[in-house]
Amino acid sequence: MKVKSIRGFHDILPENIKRWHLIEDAAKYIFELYGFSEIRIPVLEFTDVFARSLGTTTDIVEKEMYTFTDRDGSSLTLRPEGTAGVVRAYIEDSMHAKSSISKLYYTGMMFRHERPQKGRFRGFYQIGAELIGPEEPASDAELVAMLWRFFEEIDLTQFLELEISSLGDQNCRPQYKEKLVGYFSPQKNELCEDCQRRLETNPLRILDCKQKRCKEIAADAPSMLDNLCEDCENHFDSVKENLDSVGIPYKINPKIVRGLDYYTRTVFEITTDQLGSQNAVAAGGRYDGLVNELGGPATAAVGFAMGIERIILLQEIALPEGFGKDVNVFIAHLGDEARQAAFTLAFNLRNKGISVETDYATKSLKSQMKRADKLGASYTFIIGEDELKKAVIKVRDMKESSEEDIKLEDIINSSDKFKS
RNA sequence: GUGCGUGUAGCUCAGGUUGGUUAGAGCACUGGGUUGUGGUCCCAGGGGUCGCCGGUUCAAAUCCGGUCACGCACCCCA
Repeated sequence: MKVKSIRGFHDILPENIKRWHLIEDAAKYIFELYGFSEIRIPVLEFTDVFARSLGTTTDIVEKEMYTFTDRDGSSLTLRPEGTAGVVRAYIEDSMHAKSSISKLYYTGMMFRHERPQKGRFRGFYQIGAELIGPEEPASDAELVAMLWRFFEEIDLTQFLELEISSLGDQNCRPQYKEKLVGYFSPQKNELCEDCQRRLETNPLRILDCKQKRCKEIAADAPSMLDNLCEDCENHFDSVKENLDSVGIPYKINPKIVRGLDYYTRTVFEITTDQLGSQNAVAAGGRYDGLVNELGGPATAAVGFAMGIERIILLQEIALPEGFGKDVNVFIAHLGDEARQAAFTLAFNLRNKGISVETDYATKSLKSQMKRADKLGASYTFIIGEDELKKAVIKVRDMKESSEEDIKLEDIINSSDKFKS
């Protein structure tokens, strides 16, 4: 019986790992420039943490969580997203008492029991950032600017669009919801089945429906942006001004609806038209009520998460040829004595920071050269009987196809020149 | 969870509709041509339970049923 991975889970193979490193390194670099520190939190939490955070009627909580009962009877869940756990840690570790502003980022695997599709997996990686404490619009703008800068850094903005909106707060959203229900109710029978249900559970979602008729009806629906209270409107205006001042290109899309209940005020999405129906590459927003909801002090916060697999797919479009291995030196050897010499030389060169590969067995020079070529070695060192006798190494520049004999001691002493 | 499509070598795919001896190609891999020289070329070699289970048949990669996996769309989202 052959073993296999679980549906919707996948391996990230060495031939692809450079793309991952590129993205992870860029995120770390940019986020730390903006003052964020990494936090590592458990993959597993009490189910309650997610149920209370995301909202009990959301799809994720209703049907997508990997939930099971622990030996002591408590219900545990594999995290479907990162924010809830970070906020739990923020509260549990009393971070509010250590500083009025916490800037945290995380990366790791998330789990959702969905039907796999292109760019959609059951086990997938996210990188996210949370800015907890400030409620001022400059914090929203800084976070969005950072996110866009990240995508500039990895050179993918050509495929992307940044959209922002505001969902209002406890003061204006309930009124707006009623207004929406009032607008849709007379036309209820023309809405699709899902939207008729949404009218009861979450009328905002109707705005995001892809059905033709629903779209037509929704086109004339009242907009949240026209119904913001004064505070929310000022907040949103200020976010936009801040983004304008640093030239971040955004579009206003009043129909943005987030799938999680905890969002308030500013919401944003970075989307692409390159990935079929999985068009969201990153998304986030403000969630001023969540910390308090989970039992912490009333604390404002903004955050986002991005799907690494989706970014990888874009990266593959942008740079299909990928990245080669960068071996500096390959050492080819002929004969037992030479193999021994190659082993010690490889050890010594690696100690000097040179990446070295060599064959373990004694093979023909030709096959060793082939391997050197395949590994993309910049130089190949050849050690045979002649070289051993003269205490030299034959150094072949693979690009130039030129060779010269260099004394063994000179190679060690000036090893830096082989680093390219 | 629903619908449609696809599963043949490590990868990309022929063959299948008209069932019939040893299931093919390209790329990749290994070795050789060049007894100490890569990237081009030539030659040779290794590698396959034809996704899995069952049915029809003298005979199934091929037809039928089921199942699993993947893909696309719905849904949802990162």
